Amino acid sequence: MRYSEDHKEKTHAKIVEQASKEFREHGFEGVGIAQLMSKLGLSHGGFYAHFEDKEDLKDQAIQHGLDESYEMAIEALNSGGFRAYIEKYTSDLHRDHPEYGCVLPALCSEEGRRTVESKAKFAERFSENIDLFAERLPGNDLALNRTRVQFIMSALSGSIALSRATGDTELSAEILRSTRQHLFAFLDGL
Amino acid sequence: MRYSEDHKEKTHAKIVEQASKEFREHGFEGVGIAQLMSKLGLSHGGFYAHFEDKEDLKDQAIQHGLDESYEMAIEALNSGGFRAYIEKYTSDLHRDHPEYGCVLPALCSEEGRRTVESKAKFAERFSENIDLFAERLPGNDLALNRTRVQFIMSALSGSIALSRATGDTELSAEILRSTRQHLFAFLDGL
DNA sequence: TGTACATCAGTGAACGCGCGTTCACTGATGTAC
DNA sequence: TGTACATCAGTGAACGCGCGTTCACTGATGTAC
Repeated sequence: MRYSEDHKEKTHAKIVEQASKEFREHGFEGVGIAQLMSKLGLSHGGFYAHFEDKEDLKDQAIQHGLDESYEMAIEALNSGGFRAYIEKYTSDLHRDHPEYGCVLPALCSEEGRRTVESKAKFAERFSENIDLFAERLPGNDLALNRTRVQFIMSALSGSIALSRATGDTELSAEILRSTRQHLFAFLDGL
Repeated sequence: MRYSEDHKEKTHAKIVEQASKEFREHGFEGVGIAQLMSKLGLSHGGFYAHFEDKEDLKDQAIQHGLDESYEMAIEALNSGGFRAYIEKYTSDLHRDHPEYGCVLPALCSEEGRRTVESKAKFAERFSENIDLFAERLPGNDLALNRTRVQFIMSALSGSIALSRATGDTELSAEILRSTRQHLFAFLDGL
């Protein structure tokens, strides 16, 4: 063989990783396949040896993004609990760098317009993240904690999406501050 | 003149209205100008007598959407206060009909990728809505109420965006229920 | 009153462009005999 | 050991398509003289 045994696998992973970042930054429609491949030093023709079509890549990029989001979340939770996670999530750094941030605020509007199958895959993986977060909230009522995590994630992802949409204005910073502050109060009340 | 005096004005308004609905349903990239104009019984060439370019239409469609969202919000607030507003916002009907719903969850991801100028226009109009909502929350501390409204809007828009992204799953309904429930508790605590 | 002209919202053919996708090909390597 | 062939990740020209945008034109009407 011309390449090492796991060469194709590694290329595949690199495409998914790069796509995941670029989709978050520019949206699904804002990333072209030729452009994406050339950024990895590859030609666009090879793309179809790795993926069925662009939709397939979107699915895999979203899954990868949810994996990443989960790992980053666990890191913050381990270091300082939900307070640290919320702090990090509502930071200016997160707002200004969608490519390294959570997939939810970056792509949720667009994900809602995809096929039933794609949305089901998204829901399945997202639901796992919710369960794992729920275990880390105080109390033993997992079902209740699931609702709490869903509420927190709605507020967090909404705040980042709105703060990005309002650009470099005072309002943008205000939205993040407000959401952080009231989520802290919510946590304190648990 | 061939047409009535306000004919052009009315046509302009009709285009903005239709675009506003279709952008919410299909996203900015999902709506073509020729397609949009033909839906109004017009040909695509005439578009540029009304708008500088597609970006101009997006700006106007967003502004129109924020006007509409405000009116619908006030209606709910007048009928049953914030509880009624939250109830309506987190309904299945809202999730399933982006075209008649709030612009925030439908377009916020995409708005974040537009020009600085467009985002500033969005922020200005959105900020007005926030002020007007803040006046209707209990208490006299308007600055505090602004933060509360921003928190509520983050959670509401986030919950709809996530519920749409998770499609027709149990999770989708759960997210709406959870957000509604915890926002009710938040209101009760004010 | 009648005619020539100006106005202007809307028409539709045409443009260049970038996109997703296809496919015959390349060329380095492993393998069969 | 040497040669012919199979493998297969990646190449790049070519495709059809839909898009945003331009522009010379239409045709019904108001207006000037």
